[in-house]
Amino acid sequence: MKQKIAATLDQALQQLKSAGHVPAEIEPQIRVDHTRDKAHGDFATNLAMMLAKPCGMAPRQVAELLVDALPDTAWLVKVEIAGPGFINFFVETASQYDVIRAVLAEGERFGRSGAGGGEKVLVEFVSANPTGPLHVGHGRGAAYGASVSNLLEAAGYSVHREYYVNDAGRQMDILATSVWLRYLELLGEQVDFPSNGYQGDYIRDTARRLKDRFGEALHRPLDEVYKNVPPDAPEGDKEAHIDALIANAKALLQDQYAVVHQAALDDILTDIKEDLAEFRVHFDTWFSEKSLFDTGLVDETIARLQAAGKIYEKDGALWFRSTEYGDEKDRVVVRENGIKTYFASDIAYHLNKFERGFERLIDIWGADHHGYIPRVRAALKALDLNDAALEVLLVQFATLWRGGEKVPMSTRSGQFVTLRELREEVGVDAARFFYVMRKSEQHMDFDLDLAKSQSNDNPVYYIQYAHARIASVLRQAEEKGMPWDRKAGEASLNLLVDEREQALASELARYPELIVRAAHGREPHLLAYYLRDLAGQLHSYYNATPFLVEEAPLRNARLTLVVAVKQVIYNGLALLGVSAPEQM
RNA sequence: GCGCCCGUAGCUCAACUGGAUAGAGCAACGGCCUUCUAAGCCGUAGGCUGCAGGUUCGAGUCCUGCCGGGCGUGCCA
Repeated sequence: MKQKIAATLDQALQQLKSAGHVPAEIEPQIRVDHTRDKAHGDFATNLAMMLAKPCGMAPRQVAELLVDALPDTAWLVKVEIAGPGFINFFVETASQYDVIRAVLAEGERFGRSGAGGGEKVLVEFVSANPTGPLHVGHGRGAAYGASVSNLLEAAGYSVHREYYVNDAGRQMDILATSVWLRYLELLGEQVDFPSNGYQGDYIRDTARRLKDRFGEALHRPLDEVYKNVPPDAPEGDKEAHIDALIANAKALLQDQYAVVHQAALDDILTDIKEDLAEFRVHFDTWFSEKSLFDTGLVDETIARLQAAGKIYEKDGALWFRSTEYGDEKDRVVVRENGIKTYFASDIAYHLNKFERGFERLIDIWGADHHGYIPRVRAALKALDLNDAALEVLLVQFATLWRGGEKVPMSTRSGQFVTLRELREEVGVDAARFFYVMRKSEQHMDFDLDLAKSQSNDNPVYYIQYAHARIASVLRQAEEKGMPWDRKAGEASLNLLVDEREQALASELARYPELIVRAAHGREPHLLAYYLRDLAGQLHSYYNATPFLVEEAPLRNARLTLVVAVKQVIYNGLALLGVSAPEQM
């Protein structure tokens, strides 16, 4: 409908141009909006106000010319000029109900479009280090990334969902060593666990599985494990302490170190995959950081930067000249000790993304990584890649509140609320919805007590209830021997003359364009709010109007309308990863 | 210090990307269940959109400067 109005406006505009009222070189973007107030009709445009200045006329005068030039159309009941120069359009009721037939015909596909033209988009999200279970901070990124991916797909993009697994580097060594020390403990050794090791109980679980698989095979004498290891904090340096332990572990275990390392990784990654699957978050690929080293891409990337003259040596380390591309300072890619930084493999990773043919890269990061963006962009520019294709979306961490107090969180100390815990307590539906209710860059207070309580404060229930209510009405109709007759309903939609019915229909008509807008803005919260509004209108209609009336045509018309509402609620919730129950 | 994000009803947040009288939900108050699920509906109250300028037909939205909060500013990941 918007497009139809825009098209007729364009016709009028062209006519004004040929009549010389409007300068021919002006190509205004014609925007047609839904009105907020029904007194302003169904749709409105500000075109006349935008043309006023270049035409040297008053806005209302331009509006009059435009309205006079509008071609006659049957579906426009009335066109008015209002306010400072808005043109308001009143659309014939019958054509407003076309959308209901469209919803029923398209079913689960209603709202999907080809707006994206099949553009290949890579969405990388969560990508939490596999050093422990996901916590509620990761949950927000997971829910957001999954919903944005779903929206993009619905809007006609070819979406690839990816999790970048940081399975290389020092953190993984700390993990492997932590697991091994717990394993030694299980064999009866009195281990003085390092303060910088991973403290969580899951480390003990992983150690137990290690013992089940390998028995005593990985046992080494404790005095050798701690040989030449400097003291731990607080007397000593906790970093030096754990690094020495890692070095000893590697030396003592030799080839078997890789086994421990792999076992620890597999164990935790398996848990993460399961966790996300249960959270209805799915990935097409789990991309290994280690593979970037194994295939030589990291070295190749550094070599390319070197060849481009963007690398220099200082203090024994290799630095990338990111300041040439607007970064605050140059960044190290290879440390003095020869170890490549996370940044080095990340450059290679992004290079790889381009090499795989993606046209648009969306990275979803925690907001604490925002300082990292300039250097990644700098690297892409230095490699002559199109850095405009990279889009980094930041998700603020959710601040948890419990009992009116902030919940402190630290992965290392093992003090955190896991995503699994949250899921089990509040349910997947509520958690998924809750997370995307707010704009991603907005700080979010996540009140655990409120989320855990099965109270109706949680809007997800409100929306699900609207869906279930309609399902219930349909069951009632069956029981009363007056089952919904779709054909009859579609034929008698003109009987729907109530304001609420028209409002519902126009709300449904907004859905497809809302999906496109939410996808383009990467704003799933728009969908969450839309669904709440739609559910609200349904509840209001439900309370004001009996559906199962004696007159079959009217009854079927109303049922047809609410079935369409039911379908759209279902479709929208599905994009957010929320179920739409038939009864509650 | 510098950089990024944010500041809207008592609280948590929206506002179709510059449009008409800034909207919801909680919390508060008053109504509605012999009738399709009351996890619901109807109504009342609640605002100098942090402050001050600027841009224009028009600003919560854009630009500048303050005030207040968060994050970042590693040869960590």
